[in-house]
Amino acid sequence: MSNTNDQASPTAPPHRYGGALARTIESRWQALWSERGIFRTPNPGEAGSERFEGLPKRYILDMFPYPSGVGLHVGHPLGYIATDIAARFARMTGHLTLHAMGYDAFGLPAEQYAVQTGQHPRVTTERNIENMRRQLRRIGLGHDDHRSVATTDVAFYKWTQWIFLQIYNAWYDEALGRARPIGELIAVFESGAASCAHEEFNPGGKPWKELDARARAAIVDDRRLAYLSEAPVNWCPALGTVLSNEEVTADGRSERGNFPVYKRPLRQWMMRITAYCRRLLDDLEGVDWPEPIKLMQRNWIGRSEGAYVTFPLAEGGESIEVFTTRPDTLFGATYMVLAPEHALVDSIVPGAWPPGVSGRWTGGAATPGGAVAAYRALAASKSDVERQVETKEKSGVFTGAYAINPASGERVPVFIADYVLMGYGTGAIMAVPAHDERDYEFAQQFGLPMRDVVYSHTAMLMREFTELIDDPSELPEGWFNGMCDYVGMMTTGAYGAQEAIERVLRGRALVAEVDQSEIVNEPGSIGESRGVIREVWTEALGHLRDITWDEIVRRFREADYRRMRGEAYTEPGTAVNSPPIDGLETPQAKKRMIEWLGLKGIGRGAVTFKLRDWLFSRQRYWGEPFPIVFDESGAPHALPESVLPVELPPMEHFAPEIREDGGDADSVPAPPLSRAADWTTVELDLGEGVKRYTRELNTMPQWAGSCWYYLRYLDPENDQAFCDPAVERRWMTTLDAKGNRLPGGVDLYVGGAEHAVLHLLYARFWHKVLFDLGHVSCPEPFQRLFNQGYIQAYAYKDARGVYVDAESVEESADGKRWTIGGEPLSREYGKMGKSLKNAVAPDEICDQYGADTLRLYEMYLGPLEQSKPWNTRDIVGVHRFLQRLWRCLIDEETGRPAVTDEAPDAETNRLLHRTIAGVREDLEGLRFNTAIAKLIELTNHLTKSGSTPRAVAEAVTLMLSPLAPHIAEELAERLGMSGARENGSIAYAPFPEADASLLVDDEVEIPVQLMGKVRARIMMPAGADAEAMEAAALADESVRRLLDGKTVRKVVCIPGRMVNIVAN
RNA sequence: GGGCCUGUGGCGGAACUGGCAGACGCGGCGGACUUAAAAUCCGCUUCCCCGGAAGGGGAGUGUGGGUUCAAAUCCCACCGGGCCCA
Repeated sequence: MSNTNDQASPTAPPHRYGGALARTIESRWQALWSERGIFRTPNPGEAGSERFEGLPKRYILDMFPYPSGVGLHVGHPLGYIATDIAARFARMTGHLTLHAMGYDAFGLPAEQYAVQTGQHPRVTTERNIENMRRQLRRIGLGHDDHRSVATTDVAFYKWTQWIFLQIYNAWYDEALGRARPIGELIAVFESGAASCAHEEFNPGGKPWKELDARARAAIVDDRRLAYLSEAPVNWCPALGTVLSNEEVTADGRSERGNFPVYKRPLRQWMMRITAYCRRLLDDLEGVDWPEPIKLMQRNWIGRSEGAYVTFPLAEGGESIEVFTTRPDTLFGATYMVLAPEHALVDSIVPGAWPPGVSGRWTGGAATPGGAVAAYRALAASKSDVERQVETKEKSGVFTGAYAINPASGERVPVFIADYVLMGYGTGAIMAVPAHDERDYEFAQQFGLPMRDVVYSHTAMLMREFTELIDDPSELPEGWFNGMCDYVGMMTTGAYGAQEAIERVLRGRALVAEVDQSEIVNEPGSIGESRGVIREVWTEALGHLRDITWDEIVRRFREADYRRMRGEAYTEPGTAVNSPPIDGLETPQAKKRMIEWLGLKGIGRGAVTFKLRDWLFSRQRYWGEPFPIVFDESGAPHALPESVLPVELPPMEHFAPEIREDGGDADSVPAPPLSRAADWTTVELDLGEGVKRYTRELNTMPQWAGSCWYYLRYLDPENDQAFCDPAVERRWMTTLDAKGNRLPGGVDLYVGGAEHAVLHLLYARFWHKVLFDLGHVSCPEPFQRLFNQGYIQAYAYKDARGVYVDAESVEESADGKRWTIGGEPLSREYGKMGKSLKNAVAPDEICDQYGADTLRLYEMYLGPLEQSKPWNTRDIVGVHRFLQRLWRCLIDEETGRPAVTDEAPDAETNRLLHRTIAGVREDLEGLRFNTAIAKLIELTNHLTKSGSTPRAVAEAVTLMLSPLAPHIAEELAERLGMSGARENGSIAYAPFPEADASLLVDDEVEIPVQLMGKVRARIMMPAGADAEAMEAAALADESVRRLLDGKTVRKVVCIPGRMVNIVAN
């Protein structure tokens, strides 16, 4: 371990920059910053806001962190350092800058940590936040600490509850494409402008005025953006909680503990995010996010275009509606499948099997009812994931019922099978075995019919061939070679073959006898090419070689070619065997088919989304209580704003009830709040006199707070509103370079890609609701999103496979073997963490080298967006850089400035201005690694030149200050720089500007390439044109020597860059 | 299985729009200072070959092909690593 930082060395100069001096400087400046309120950002109208008036704003945001009990490791602050640099740079380039940090402290991990440590989550959470604040402060992050909020603060979650009420008291007007207050829906019903008919509560469609209060409330409640629903949940009695889908393994057990999980319907709050599918998708266009993240969001929302088609039952009565993305394959639908849970199943099952039904279809049951019941029991025992993963063996059973394919008019059997899920589409599918892989497998297994309705180009040609040839014995080389030749020629289409072939074939001539001269445009080449092409097709169609002519003709005639091929054809192609669309390519076929469905009244085109409504209830203690109570009939009522916040009752036993025996399928989830006896009921006057109400006992999920925290940073102390509208406009109005307003509010949002889908989708949804209701001024929360990579680290295992402390590992000289106490170890590479014993805490690095070194090292590691390995050994590099820079500016013996008042020489000045231009660009583009490299180069130049002109010293100090702010402040103060003198900090000093005239050299070295290889270099005046360069290059002595005996064919000159001579 | 990203010295990485591959840092080697070491400073460091040296030659950005005067960069196929979906 190096000793760079060790000030205790007796011979080291007293004012050398090392770990100890860094620590002194850093704690001093951290204290001064908060004392002087340097990073307090005033809102419009507040004291100190005058000097920011008229400045462009910049809102720089980190993803909301969970304050973990184990503290930070060096991987966590990577993004925070980056945003801090961006924010500091923004301040120095004349922006009103907001940068704050808060804590996402509700939720499962916080609760579990409290359970483990046997303390109340309020206690552990506050302690963890305190520790994290201390760690972050030590890194020198310039957050506005007055804006630091935590979701668990009552003053914060009051407004989370308030936003819930806004969502609850809103409905989505499909016609206007936006949310509106629920009162406006009631007004619409009252006026009779829209029908208030409702499947369950007003089936007759009675007018509003004739409905009683309960029916009215029920109808309205069913339109709210937050609504109650009886939804199946993953109930794990052994853990005493409901789990999210992500927490359940593929075999239907809990990820933690491997306990059984049961599907159980539970009355819960849902958020109608599906109303926003279209806008969540469309508005991605306007934001500046990484393309992969946009793609992940698009896939998650899962838009599909297709059609609903109605299949009447053969026996009359009910009909089955399906959604398909391939309406063009309707004529190929030869059976149907319902999800086992589908509501129609019971009503369509007949009392007895139809005559002659195959034993394969009945599952061995005596009656269809028995078969269905047995199959449903089997399906219920499997999780959704299990049902989808089991691709090889398809299971299912015939319901005994038949439906009518509305296009072909054929009777098709109706099955139930678990490869169809209730949650997708309508829970029923039309099965097209020839063109869907799963349908194909199922059909093979149950001996169901197939019909080809889409052919590839090749299949089309093959079919054409079977129709053109009457007698295959006329083909001298056999039908197979003839067909390969035909397909080859037709596919190639070159040489004008097509027309000739068709003409000859129509005249019943033989393919092999086509006169070459008739089809040749390039004599001589065709015979050879044709042979090659035929070879290729002979190989491609090899699987047909042993099939008889009669067989292939029959397959095509009976639309049964796919079965012979042994797999479904799922690609787009040409529609066949489908009268209204025959010959159309798939996209046109779909479009035409949808028109045809409409015309016949059997279906309609539709766009559907995969995204489901958001389950918003958790059976947990440590979350926001809902501002909802229930009356004696069980109907929900919103609490008025005036009684907010609904505070979480203090509970000593807040942990969920654990079933030691693993629990059974019949147990029922009970939220911990049900045990807060005094709290569960409340007497209130909600307009009907004082009555007794029961509180909602579930709490909100952890996502709730992170859906809007960035709005609370704007106005954290406001107790009249979640955020003042004028303040919101000041910070969330983002303009592009031309002054046009952009959709997103936050200028830069930095965080890991693990939040690509859920957090960002939920936050966008809430923001849009608030936008629709007029509470925020922009439709998107985050204009620019940046995903930082992870810091990874090596981990070491001993022979037993146990991880050992990575810090004590010794590496061999060649770096290929590792030992601890002589014992050999194996090495692996992965995330930093406690379990791998490879975590490094930022505090350790701060102790040894200081926070500025830590900041620089984390940024110098590589591009921000990439994952990269942490290597403690490399840290000395950036530490030495700071040390060298310090020595260039400060006398190590006296601690006083060691700069000269002379103007920098031309070379130094040129380098300085090139560095300014480069660093500026790099900081703007978040390329901190290369910005640091440029500063190192400048410093190395100063070291070499032996003296530092004051102008250079001041510029380099300013450039360094976003990256390593403590040392920069200290240097500025010692140098007596103007910002430091007047404002007590250079945090707002203007960033140096490059003199453009110094960025170009008078003379440039131009490489001269010969056939693409650099062979010589010439000096050229900066503005030399191509002709001058060519002349100079050809005149160069070594070039002439190399060109001796060769003819110059071409000379390519790129002014200012290079010359390439082509010669032979 | 599908989609997205990625592959450059011993290591982290640089090369922004195709135009001098290897900036900068680590490590390594050599030197200065020192009784010595550490620290610091200076020099060298992609690989291979020829040469005592100065210098010269060749190969080279995962592999194979292609486009181009010119490819780490663009296109195709394959191999390896990562992430997401199934």
